[in-house]
Amino acid sequence: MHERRYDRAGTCVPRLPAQAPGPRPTTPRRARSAAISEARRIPEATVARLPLYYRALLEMTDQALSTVSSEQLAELAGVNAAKVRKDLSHLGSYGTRGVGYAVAALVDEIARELGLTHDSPVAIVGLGNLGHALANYHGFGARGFRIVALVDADASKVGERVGELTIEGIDDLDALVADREVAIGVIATPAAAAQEVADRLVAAGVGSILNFAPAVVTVPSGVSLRKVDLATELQILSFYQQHRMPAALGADAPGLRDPRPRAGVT
Amino acid sequence: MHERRYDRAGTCVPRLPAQAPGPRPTTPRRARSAAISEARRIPEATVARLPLYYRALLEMTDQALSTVSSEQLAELAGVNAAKVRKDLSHLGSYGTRGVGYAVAALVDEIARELGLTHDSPVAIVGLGNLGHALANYHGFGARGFRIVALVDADASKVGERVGELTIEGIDDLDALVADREVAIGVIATPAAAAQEVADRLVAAGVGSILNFAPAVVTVPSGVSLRKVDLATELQILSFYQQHRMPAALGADAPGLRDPRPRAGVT
DNA sequence: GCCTGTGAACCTTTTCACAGCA
DNA sequence: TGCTGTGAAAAGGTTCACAGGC
Repeated sequence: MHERRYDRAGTCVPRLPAQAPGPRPTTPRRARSAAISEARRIPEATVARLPLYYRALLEMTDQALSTVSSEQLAELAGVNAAKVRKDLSHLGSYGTRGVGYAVAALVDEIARELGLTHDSPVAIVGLGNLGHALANYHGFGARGFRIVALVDADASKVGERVGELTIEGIDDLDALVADREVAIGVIATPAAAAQEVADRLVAAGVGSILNFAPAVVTVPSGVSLRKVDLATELQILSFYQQHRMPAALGADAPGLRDPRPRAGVT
Repeated sequence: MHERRYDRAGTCVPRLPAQAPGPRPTTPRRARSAAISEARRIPEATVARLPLYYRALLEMTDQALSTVSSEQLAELAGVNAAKVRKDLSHLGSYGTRGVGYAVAALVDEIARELGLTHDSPVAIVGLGNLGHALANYHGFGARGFRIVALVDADASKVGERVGELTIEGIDDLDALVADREVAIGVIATPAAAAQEVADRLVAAGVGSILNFAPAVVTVPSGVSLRKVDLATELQILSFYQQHRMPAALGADAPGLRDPRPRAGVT
């Protein structure tokens, strides 16, 4: 009764190498993998770092720097040089041996890969403290995204103005998603409402959801889902704080751009 | 000049298996790893899931359920059963074969591992939109954490009341961290200020930092750091939206507690 | 019969190390 | 000489499948 049905999809982003149905009784479960190919598949871990590189490169552009080495970019992005090279190699060759990467070309390429060359319409559902903050947060709406709708179930909030938008009722969700071609739904409701909101967003045609509610939300296979859980983050920190990590080991941070030798406190 | 110095620590949480200094020229770089042992090391990935289990188990407690199978817990937490069993096995044996796990005992054990048996004092630095939202966000301060200070560099904000606290000036940071034994610092400042705030928090003795600013921040080895970057999350979603993932593959979500067959929309 | 605990297989990600090109 | 691009090795994480206890 529970033979297949791997979850996962409900946890992050649609997972490519998921199991083909038909689990084999013993070890030899493979059989697919050949034809998936799709030549330029970019690993999930790399995708998650592209935004970091993108931000770092934009800073360089502002400073009118035209080329950058993997080492420099690594420092700005807070990763290591080997990773930068491997990651960028997945995009194709935008570097020149002995020189580095052309900043402008790389910015363009990453923007294209991330789909930032056009704005994606975003709807925020739930306008409590967090929803308000997200709606106003400059830089959340920036660069490749445009908040086009604010939705709340609370009738007393409907009509309220937030920034340039007016809060609308949840009953208008369907129409509004369709009209404004909302691509990404942000859930900032209480936990109890999160799943239902997700269902409605998906039903209305939204293809990606960012969930801030402290609840597990699941979506059908075609839909992307990511979550940001503040309490969880604190708890993870708490774990490491308590288990005062082995002390030794745990390499030092790279040092970023400023010559700060090692950051205060000795 | 850059032989060792792996960054990483600046990116997430203190990383155990980081390189021992003294990188060997060729392959045989090992030499440590033996004595690290520490018998009950819990893998990073498992630590990141403990909060999920914890939340799910608390819900079960509310419903007066006394035992839970890995399968049930998996569904509530949005992961799969094998992972649940593996994860919990790292905590020791809290399950009974043929029966399941004792909810109460498990809650206690996870709370202890995560250090939630006592409240950790939290300071929020930067009270713009996001900082305000975090300060008010119920559930952010809940369960194992207590916000004990709000700090902002803007003199015009100092003295303003937010919930039960009053915003204090950044010059008081040192004293206030020491007095109230702040363990976790939350950075909700503009990107440009993030590194300096982190430095000051560390210098004042804070051991863990949660960074919301869209900037790379680095900290010395002993300090834990996690980041939450809203723009990054959107960009990752944008990538998957654009590359309309292979469609096939990508297993369905588990279905959560309600019998919703597959979530609306078919 | 049922469900945990776990070795082993598998897959992904990271890191190393160096060939190859400007 | 300097830095990218990349095979290969290592580490980490996930999933399978089943032994073993209730």
